[in-house]
Amino acid sequence: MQTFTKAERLSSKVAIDKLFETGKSFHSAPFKICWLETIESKSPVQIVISVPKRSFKRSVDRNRLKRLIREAYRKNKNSFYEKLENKKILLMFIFTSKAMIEYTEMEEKIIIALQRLNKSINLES
RNA sequence: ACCGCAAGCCGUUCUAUCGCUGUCCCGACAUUUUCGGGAGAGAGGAAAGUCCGGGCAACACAGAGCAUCCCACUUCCUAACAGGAAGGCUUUCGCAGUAAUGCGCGAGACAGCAAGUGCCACAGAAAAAUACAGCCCUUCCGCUCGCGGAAAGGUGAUGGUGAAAAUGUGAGGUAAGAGCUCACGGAAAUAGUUGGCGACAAUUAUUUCGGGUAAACCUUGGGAGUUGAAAGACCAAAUAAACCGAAGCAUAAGAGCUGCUCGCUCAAUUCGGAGGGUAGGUUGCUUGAUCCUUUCGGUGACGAAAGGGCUAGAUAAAUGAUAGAAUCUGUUCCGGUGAAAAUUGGAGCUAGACAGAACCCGGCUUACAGGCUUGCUUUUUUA
RNA sequence: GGGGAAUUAGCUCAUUUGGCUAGAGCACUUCGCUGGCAGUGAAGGGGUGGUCGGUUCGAAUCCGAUAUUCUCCA
Repeated sequence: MQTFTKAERLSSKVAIDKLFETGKSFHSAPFKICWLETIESKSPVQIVISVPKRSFKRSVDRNRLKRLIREAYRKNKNSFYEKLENKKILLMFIFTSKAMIEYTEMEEKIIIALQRLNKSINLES
């Protein structure tokens, strides 16, 4: 199923702080990606999407980018889930580019980013 | 018809699939919960800026004075307002007129400088009255006796200056002058009469002639307690110097969601009770000064009645993606008319401006692709 | 969501209760001292005071609107 429920979102402030302090991170095209292996979670992956106010002053632009990222992730997460092998991780996307992009481009970048994430998780374990 | 300006209104629509957030219904697990299915709903005219006003809530159901801040023609509308409507007064510009004045589109933080204080650079004698020059009289001295010098006084009529110079013109009057007096004007204050709810207008009488500046201090009248949904209430595994009751309570310092003063309340310790902070959740939260239609009242803002409707409620923050169709606009290509400008037919691509609810309303301000309606101006054509 | 400040020359800052041509340091240009550079001396250019409007005879200064930036409450 290509769903995106509330359990897949990370909203605990404590968990986000922990992700920033001890998580691993790398850059991929327009994103900076932070991730951290965890134990207690209802869903295999909990994600945070962030678009900095410094890059996009209008809330319209920030909301649109977040919606595009969410949509692209929703459609392409299943192949990513299969390679996780029952691990549970916290994940954060930070959009670091300063230019707006369209959905088709966004989808390509997300696919590339998820593939790179798979590799880096497997390397760690 | 076209162009421009002003005011008002609109600011995409429909279908399908995959998702997201509430609501309602049905079913499954024994309930909370979770899962599945179905129905129906889901950003704006400014949701923005946060410039005002209210509701709501807490603080002591907040009390007095001072300070501070705000408002300022009148009446009305309104829950309230610094908003709106109608009107008065002043005034820029335009038109008409010899002029007085009238009309029209606009503008106005329009109480008071005739309460006090301050300021008014440069220039100028002087910037609100201590006389610089000039003019005039008296006294004294000199004398080439028509003049010159000195002293005391009168005088705002004369001075080129300046943004601004002491009510304008004429006559009388005087040593010279002066609203000193008079005539006709101008302005202001007070009192009365008439019209108007009122601002105010007209008019009569008396008095006065007083520069500007209050978006200078200030005076007068009116108003504001402070904080702000991250307010506040509740749930909740754990054991605070916070809370409640009693004892204590003499003074001072101290504390209190207000800048100061007063007033008020509390206040170390002991005994007993009770269960808090924080993470999280529920509530506050969307039925409301509500929206739509019709009728009535009012010049109008707006109000009243009847009928109908329920129309976002997120919280690292929902309204997105894909596909198709329609229309607006823009643009490209092909063709017709035409000298050109332009206009017209077909095909392709294209919703494309400003912009995202965060407790809720009423305004104001600012941003905005394109379209519609009304009014006015210019130009052209036709009658 | 709600408060508070700032904006002046290319840069960093002054200018005090409205009034003379808005000043200072660094930077820049020209000339002199040097064989040349550095350094130093002299002279000079550069501002419509963020933008728009109002009050006033007169506004960087007073008032209103607006734009941008910074900052506080968390």
